[in-house]
Amino acid sequence: MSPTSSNGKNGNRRVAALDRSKANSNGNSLPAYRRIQNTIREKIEDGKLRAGELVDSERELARSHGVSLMTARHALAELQREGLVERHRGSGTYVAPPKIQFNKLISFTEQMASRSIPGHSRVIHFSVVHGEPEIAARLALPPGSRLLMIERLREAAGEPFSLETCFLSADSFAGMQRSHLERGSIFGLLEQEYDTKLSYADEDVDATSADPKTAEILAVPRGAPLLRIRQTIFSTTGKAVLYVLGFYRSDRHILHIRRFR
Amino acid sequence: MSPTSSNGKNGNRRVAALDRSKANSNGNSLPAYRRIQNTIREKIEDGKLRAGELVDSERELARSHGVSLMTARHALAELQREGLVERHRGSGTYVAPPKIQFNKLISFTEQMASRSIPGHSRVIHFSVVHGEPEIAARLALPPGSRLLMIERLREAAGEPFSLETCFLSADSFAGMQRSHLERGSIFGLLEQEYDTKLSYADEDVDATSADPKTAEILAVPRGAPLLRIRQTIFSTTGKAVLYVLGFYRSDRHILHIRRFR
DNA sequence: AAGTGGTCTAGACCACGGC
DNA sequence: CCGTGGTCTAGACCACTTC
Repeated sequence: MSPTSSNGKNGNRRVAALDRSKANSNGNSLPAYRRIQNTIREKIEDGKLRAGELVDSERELARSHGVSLMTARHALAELQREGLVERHRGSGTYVAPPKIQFNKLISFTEQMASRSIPGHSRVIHFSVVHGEPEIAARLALPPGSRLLMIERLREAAGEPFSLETCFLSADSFAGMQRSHLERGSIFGLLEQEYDTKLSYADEDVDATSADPKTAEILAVPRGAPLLRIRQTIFSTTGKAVLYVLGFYRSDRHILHIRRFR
Repeated sequence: MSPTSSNGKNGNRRVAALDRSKANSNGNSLPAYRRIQNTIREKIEDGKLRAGELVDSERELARSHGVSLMTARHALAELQREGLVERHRGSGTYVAPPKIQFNKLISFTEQMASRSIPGHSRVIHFSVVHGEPEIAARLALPPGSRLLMIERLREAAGEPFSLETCFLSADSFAGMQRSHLERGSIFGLLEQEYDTKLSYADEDVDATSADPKTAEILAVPRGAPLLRIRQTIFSTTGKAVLYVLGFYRSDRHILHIRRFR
């Protein structure tokens, strides 16, 4: 892989050679600035570049990748906006310290893994329901739609932690089996098996008291305060795909949010 | 204002004239791409450009502002990242629909104003305290620091709504009077009188039960579920300036969050 | 003084959208 | 077809930090 070869859909190097135009039409290769970003991202992921260390300068990247300064600059500027690097005029470009991800939509499984806590979830109910017009409405479905209803008890470190009931269109996600959920997250299932990428969630949070049934399941006294979170999760195409009603033991769960001005 | 005059600290037009270098050293004028952004922003704010309408193209802006394509492009690309415009290849640049601001750090006053609800807050306690090492620690102050403690009851539409106690360094914000707070928000006070711009807040949210005193103040039964929010608010310089402990009636308040994947 | 990022030029070709 | 945004060049000067 020589740095000056394999240009993709770019129209570069045609000034010098006065139009080679459609030569190099590999069709699907990445823009140069993306390739530069990828080499830097890989170095960071592989640990070859650690937080605080100096990244190649614009001029260095331009030379090593055989591109112009503006192109190298574009690559670095975008990485900066992503928060992967910090740039200081007169000084250089540095790998940014690993960021705590605030307000990220992550699954229970991912959450537990990121904290190295042994997490587990048990499916305690799995069925198809209909006649839930309010929930159907939240998923932008007709009132009588058939809905998959999945109730799961989350446990962390062996203790009951939360009770989550989620609803999704039974027609859109036909073939989903209880066994699929026993191991692995719904997030993974949707993304891998149903090609549905999740994008964002709107959450309504309030406080409530544990009713007898919920209290028993979560092993708290009746009337104990619980955090209630109602989540509507949207796919990258903007469709509401999942509605989740969750109750969280307030002695085991704190919701952390970062807000910006 | 001719479009080709008044260039600031840019080093442009020196190729053509072979170095006029430090001419045009007005010293403090904005970069060209910022000026272009400002003209567009103003048009949108003034209603001359409405959501969905076509913004001048890169080429048009380059001509009218007497800059190169790359510069005009830079201006538009940044406005796109800010979410102010949408760009569609082959079609053009359009004013983006007004966005709902999610997860924004806003004051009670701003919140109520944005919903056109008559809001009111009453200061029910105002004093200087010390010997609150935990709170001092959250503000990154020494354990024995003197702290301003302000307790306020928020009312909306005539009903008790929330009880907020906030703490800030008594030394850094000397001279703050109870009367300053009776009308207007702490946010405004800090930004206008103390030149402290707020930037972000970390919040911890959980559920709790109303203790007798709080229950009475908020006019709810003892033991009623309340949303408890502990907020540490940071200035643009990264300093923790405000710690707020709030209790919210769960029948009058829902916390809305949008999380992204 | 040397090196870095920030701004800018005056062009170019490409892929795409709409008529 | 023509106009749009997306990518890119091969330089330039500036302001800034620093072994």
